[in-house]
Amino acid sequence: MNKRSGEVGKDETKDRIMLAAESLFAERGFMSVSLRDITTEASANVAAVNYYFGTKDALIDELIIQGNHPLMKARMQLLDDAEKRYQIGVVPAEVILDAVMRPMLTLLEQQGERREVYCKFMGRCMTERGNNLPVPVMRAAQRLIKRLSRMLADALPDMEPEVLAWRVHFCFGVLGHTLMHDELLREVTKGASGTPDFETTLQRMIDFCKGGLNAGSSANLVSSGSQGTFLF
Amino acid sequence: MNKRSGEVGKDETKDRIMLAAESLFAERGFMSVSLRDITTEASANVAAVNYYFGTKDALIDELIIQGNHPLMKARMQLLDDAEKRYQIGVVPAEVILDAVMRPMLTLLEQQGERREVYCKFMGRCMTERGNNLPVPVMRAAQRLIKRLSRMLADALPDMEPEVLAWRVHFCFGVLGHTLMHDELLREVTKGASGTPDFETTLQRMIDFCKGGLNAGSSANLVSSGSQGTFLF
DNA sequence: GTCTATAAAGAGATAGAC
DNA sequence: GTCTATCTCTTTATAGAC
Repeated sequence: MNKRSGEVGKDETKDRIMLAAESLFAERGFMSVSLRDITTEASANVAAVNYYFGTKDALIDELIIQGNHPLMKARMQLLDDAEKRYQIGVVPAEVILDAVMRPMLTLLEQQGERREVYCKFMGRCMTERGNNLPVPVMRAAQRLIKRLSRMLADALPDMEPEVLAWRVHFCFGVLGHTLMHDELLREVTKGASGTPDFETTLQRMIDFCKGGLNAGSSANLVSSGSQGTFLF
Repeated sequence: MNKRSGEVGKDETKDRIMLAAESLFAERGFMSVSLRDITTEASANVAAVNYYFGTKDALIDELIIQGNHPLMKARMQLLDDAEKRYQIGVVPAEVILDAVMRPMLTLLEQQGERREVYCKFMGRCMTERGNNLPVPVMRAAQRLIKRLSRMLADALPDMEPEVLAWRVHFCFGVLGHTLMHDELLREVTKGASGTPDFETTLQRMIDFCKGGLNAGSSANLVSSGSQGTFLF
């Protein structure tokens, strides 16, 4: 209770439960893991989850907050830094995108052997819990998006704000999908996707999103019924 | 059993179950919906699911196959068409991307009032079942990816096949995330994302992915430790 | 094909001894 | 803080009457 957050790993029951729960949720999803699965994996008693967290949902929320808070904080910090560096001019879109994406890598590097767990868990947060995030995470997301929108509107003044909002959304889609489905890619390409490390993958995501963010728009150039003939 | 697939909507128990199940799965996810939820919604008896499908998983698989088969078929058809049209030269990357994305819209338009259900259900398939797809869907995905890879390698001969594989993966990430999380976007942007129709959103996805697919690569230009100073 | 009734297993949660 | 034991509810699945 009065420990600094992030100070995990002491062999205390609560920490063991959180580590076990994070791994199992990452691997199998929130709904397919029972409290018994968790306490068994954590070598704890069934009643322990209830003692420490109250309910299963409260445990999930605590894990999501614990996983997301440092990420949001690091993103905001990088945006602060960027604004300081570009006090004279405008922060370029690429720098803004970098501030969103790169903290994922930085945090990953702090995870040691738990990198894959962290990736998948954060992916689950985005894909399976996107509509049911804990209030503080939701609020943090809103603050981030609001700030991103303002900064990107300055960087890309010719782009409609609505289009911008969707493109940012697409970037998060790339991130979430990538965090979750590396095995799917490996299976579906039968190995042609290689086994790149996280840094390489992150850089590829950034490249892709950068291209997407800056892409030309063909809005209103296409109407329905044109499929198969319209060639961009 | 001896009905043509796609011939739904006759007020038969089996069809009512499939429609109800698709809606509920789309809305709440596969693991959070019980057979009782489904049969209640479908005004059918609890035992009916077992009678018609055997198990809950068999029902899920049948729905996933039913949802994915026409999509895969339409994509392959558009790739066929494109190859015919470009017999002399090479099919441009944009046309290939279009063949992957646009069938989603075409099929959507056939869904009438069930558009949103179809969107979310297909999104769930990609995000929640990506690692556990029915064998025929997995095979179809492999065939599609293999073909895409060959065609895109011709269209973008300077791009490494591995990078290409990941960029295609990113495109599917954009699609899946968008299908699932329109409300999340609305909530997180507090309305700034507007309420575009599906066509507009699809066109925005295509624009974005087109930019991403063609983006310049900064592979090997960045090494770790450079975050915050490297500016693209 | 549709129903009731029920089996068998598993879920989350809690009371109360230690 | 940790344990056993148990409550209560829900789940999937099936047997057997109609």
